[in-house]
Amino acid sequence: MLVINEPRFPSPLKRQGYEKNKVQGFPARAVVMNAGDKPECLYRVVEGWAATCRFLDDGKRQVTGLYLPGDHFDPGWIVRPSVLQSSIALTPLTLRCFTFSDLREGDRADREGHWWAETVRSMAIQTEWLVNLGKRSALEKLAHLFCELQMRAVGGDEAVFDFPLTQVDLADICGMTSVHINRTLQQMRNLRLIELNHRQLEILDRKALEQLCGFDPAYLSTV
Amino acid sequence: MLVINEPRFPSPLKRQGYEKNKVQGFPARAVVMNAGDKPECLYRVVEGWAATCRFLDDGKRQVTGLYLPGDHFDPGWIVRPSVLQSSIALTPLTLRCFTFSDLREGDRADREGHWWAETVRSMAIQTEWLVNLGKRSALEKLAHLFCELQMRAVGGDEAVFDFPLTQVDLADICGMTSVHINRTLQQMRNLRLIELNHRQLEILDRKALEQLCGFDPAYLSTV
DNA sequence: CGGCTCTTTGACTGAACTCAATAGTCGTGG
DNA sequence: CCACGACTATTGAGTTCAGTCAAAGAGCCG
Repeated sequence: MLVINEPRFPSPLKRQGYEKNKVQGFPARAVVMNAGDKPECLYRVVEGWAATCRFLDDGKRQVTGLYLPGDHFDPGWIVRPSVLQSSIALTPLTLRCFTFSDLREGDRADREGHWWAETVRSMAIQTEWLVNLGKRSALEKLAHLFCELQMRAVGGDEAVFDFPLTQVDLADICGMTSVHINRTLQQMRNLRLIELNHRQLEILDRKALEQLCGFDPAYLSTV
Repeated sequence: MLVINEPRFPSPLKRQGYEKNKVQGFPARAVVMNAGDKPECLYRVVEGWAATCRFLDDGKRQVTGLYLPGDHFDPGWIVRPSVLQSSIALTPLTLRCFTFSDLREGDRADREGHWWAETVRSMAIQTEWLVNLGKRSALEKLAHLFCELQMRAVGGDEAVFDFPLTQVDLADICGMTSVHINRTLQQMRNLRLIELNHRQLEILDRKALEQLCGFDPAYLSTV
């Protein structure tokens, strides 16, 4: 588990200021926002992976969401004085600043529909994570996460894809320690379910992986 | 943990049909909706407690959300063919059927603002649950849940309040077994933190409880 | 009173954690 | 091009928190 008490970077948003429609770049592991910041626009991931996480008093970290290209950051700050969690770049990251009105071409109803659908999707993902943390074994947790991320990253089409999460990241997503992640990954390799090396994940047996954890991709689509 | 493979009640919604603005009553432990149902309106809890839960293939249950009077059920089905999870009554329950347009008096912007604020709040609660399941010990999990529910049920004003959750329910919320819930409750009683008897929860030492789990109520308000 | 559901207890087991050390990887600068 | 430091991955030994299984009480309601 990643344990830090002080963010290792100041909030770049504070330094850079906010500029509508600007594309901003961040290095891997940069802090995009700290809990308590008040952004002035919405963010869409253009390239790279990002995460939201909560830090506990004892320095423990729980990752509460992942953002892949096309995803939008949680807009909860619109109705709050500030954001509740930190956002970090997992890879070199580019974000695009948006207001509600330029979220999408098309008329207002379209924009809202799209926005609403994405909100519903991210709630469903959180719900699945809740099930993962509450009721699944280490092996099942990783299997389910890999199934989800393959769908989200490449739509399930490609068996091999870029996978930037470290074992520490996986631990903080799955509510485990990195030592146990390591051992569980070896177990999955021995079962010929996956290969994971050099930030590349290969799904060797998608069927078996899905059965192992009872993965049903329905929650990822909003039709 | 509650383990059932077949819901003990058919979906009452199917039987009763949907009627706008109607108030519907359910007995304790009734199934309000099953995963796969397609409701035709939004639901607001008028009286009683309800929960959403996911059942796994092996019969395990994870509770993914609690609904107290004033809360609205997850409207994800609006953009999906059907709901993903079951909703159940934890107590005798009355629900009110709503369309978006009669959600609230006032103009359209007001209604949407209110709706949006509640969505954001329920996402924040889910995020806290994620932290709870991922990073906290049994004692901390229960402490945090009790802090949250006191706020939601009586706004933190009253030390004693109705608390209809059984130890099995608590187990399925916290990702534990009911045996361990029982032992953890006894530990909390010995520490003079709470009393819990006959569906009444008494918070004996709110301060200590909050410190124990690092509870910060900010996530529950949308200002 | 009988049949539920819910709670409590005991003995045992095991999955996952902790601590600690070693090895591999990668980018940077001399 | 190599050396260095920082991060990441791997391994081992020992521990513990929470789960499992099983049975007995308590509470509630018809």
